[in-house]
Amino acid sequence: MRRNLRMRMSQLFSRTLRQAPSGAESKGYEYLLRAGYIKQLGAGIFSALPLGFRSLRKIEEIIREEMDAIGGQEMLMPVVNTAELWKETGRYFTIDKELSRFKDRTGRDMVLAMTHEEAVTALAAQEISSYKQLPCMVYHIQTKWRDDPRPRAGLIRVREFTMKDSYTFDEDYEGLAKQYAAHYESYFKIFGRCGLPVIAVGSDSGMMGGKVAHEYMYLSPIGEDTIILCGSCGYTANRQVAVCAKDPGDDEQPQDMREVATPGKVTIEALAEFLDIPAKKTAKALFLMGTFTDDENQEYDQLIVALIRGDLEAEDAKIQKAARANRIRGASDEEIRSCGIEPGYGSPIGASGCLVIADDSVAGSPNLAAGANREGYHLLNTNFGRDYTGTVADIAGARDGSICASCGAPMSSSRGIEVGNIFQLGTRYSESLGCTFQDRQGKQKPVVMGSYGIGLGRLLACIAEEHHDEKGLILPITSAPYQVHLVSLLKDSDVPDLIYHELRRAGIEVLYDDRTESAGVKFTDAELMGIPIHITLGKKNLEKECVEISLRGLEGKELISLPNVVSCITAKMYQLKQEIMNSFDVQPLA
RNA sequence: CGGGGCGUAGCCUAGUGGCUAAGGCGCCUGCUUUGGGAGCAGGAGAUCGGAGGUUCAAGUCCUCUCGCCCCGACCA
Repeated sequence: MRRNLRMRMSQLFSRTLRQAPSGAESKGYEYLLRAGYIKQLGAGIFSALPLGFRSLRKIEEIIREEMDAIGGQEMLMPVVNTAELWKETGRYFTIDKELSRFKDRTGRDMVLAMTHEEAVTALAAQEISSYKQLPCMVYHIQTKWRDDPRPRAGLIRVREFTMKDSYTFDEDYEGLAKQYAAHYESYFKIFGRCGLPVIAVGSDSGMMGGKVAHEYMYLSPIGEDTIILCGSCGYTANRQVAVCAKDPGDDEQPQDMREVATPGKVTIEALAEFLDIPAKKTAKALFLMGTFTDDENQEYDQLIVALIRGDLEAEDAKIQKAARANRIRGASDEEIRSCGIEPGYGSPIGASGCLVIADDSVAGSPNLAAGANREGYHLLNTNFGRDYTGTVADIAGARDGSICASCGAPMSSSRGIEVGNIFQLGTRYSESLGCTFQDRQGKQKPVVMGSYGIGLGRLLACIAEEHHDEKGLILPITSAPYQVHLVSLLKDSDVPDLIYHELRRAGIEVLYDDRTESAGVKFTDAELMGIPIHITLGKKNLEKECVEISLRGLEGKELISLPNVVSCITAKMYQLKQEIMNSFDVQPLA
């Protein structure tokens, strides 16, 4: 990549801010704004200023190198897609307002791509016809638009963003597993080289509609996802899919069901106490409205009754998945009553017109107390299969202290930010868009696909969040906009310019503070901007034919004689890169 | 989409219904200063988010609207 190696700060387009703009909640975001890396244009819409853009390009280059290393071919697909494609895969109908639609001048339906499965699959359908062309992998780095109902947290959750997305095409699932594993490892290298510690966690495939999926999480209190971790065996998963061990149900014969008066006992705690039974002898019912798509691609709503044993908590994402709903929301009392259910005393027994999802804990536990669908009454000894039926699934939410299903140790929870994800898509898109190939036997088969994303801006935001102190950013040399920040405190001297040009000739990227500002202003700005290597030129040291070199974020300064500046800086750069390369491990693929 | 908050100069803020909208930072000019957010002097920059209304008088009160932030719903 051709990159301008130098910049005089007197010419720099952006400027630093002394005060944090209101609304900068996190330090990382505040410093990116104050240092002049980014600027907000609207809700969830940002410009990258020259400094931020350079950092993004550094990140891009790392991604390109790692994608190329596992056989990726870079390309570019359009942001605007014809709606036709999205109708064919159904996502035009199942995705709500997050997908922006518009018409072109002739009235054709168009969409702004949120991701590029449709575009790439349609392309592959034309390009791939034989098993001889497989496996293959393409990627691009492109703008996405998702009209998120609530952008927030600076660059963490935005509407317009740049994403690297790659797609793999294979003959079979074995091939997919290989490319998936290659991405799995490659992502650790990418985040590691960017200086961002991440963990890979099992995840929900959400709107992507795949099977196996992992998310790469940067653990941070400002994260919006909840991660469940087992410190003992290493199990990690997004809470949306995390599994936990559940107490087995009592081993007893089903008893006769009977109604008891339970006035005012509308919570599990109150009910269990009133009936003098443990919470695990109750079935808790949750009522949600699910939105579904019918065969004609029309949306309709249906009440979902989700049942979970009283000692456990339900996870909405699991309910949505088990119900195969496009989305779910809490149901109103009227909606609940319309299915013959009494809020507060509700159960699927006697209800009609609703979809019942029972957690396996409920299905496997006999004689649970449940609502009687009559105000003030509950039923004792309800039994799944005998008294009501429905879909059985794991809909329990793991939480802090839940027991690990693999090793039995208590698990903990942590907040995380998803900086990347990998999905085994399978044939969902290839089937709906007719992306097939002829195998060795001459048979037409759908291509088996994978999809893999990394949000660049979010990655930069996480790097800033991870690498700062009370004075500003301390960026890793691999993603800093420049490698060296040259601060001259001299006037009427041509030495600073000479050093500046010498560094440039050596291929070093230098931000040169040539302004006529006071020393304090320059030091403060340099600290804020977070470029890793600082060179300071002062009068006293210059009299000794020396300059001062320091590393941002570390105590200590070195005096280096003028002829040794370039070699010393080169060595420092090498050392900093090595430190980053040695600081990360690849977590084994479970 | 529900709840809350905020819109006054590039940034941060002040401003009982009452005279020409105030201050700090930043910016411009000149002089001085140059190893930790300098000093002095002068200066530019605001239709107080927008529209309507109440009033003798609106930055301030009312209505509508637009925008942004936060909590929730939502979300690869």
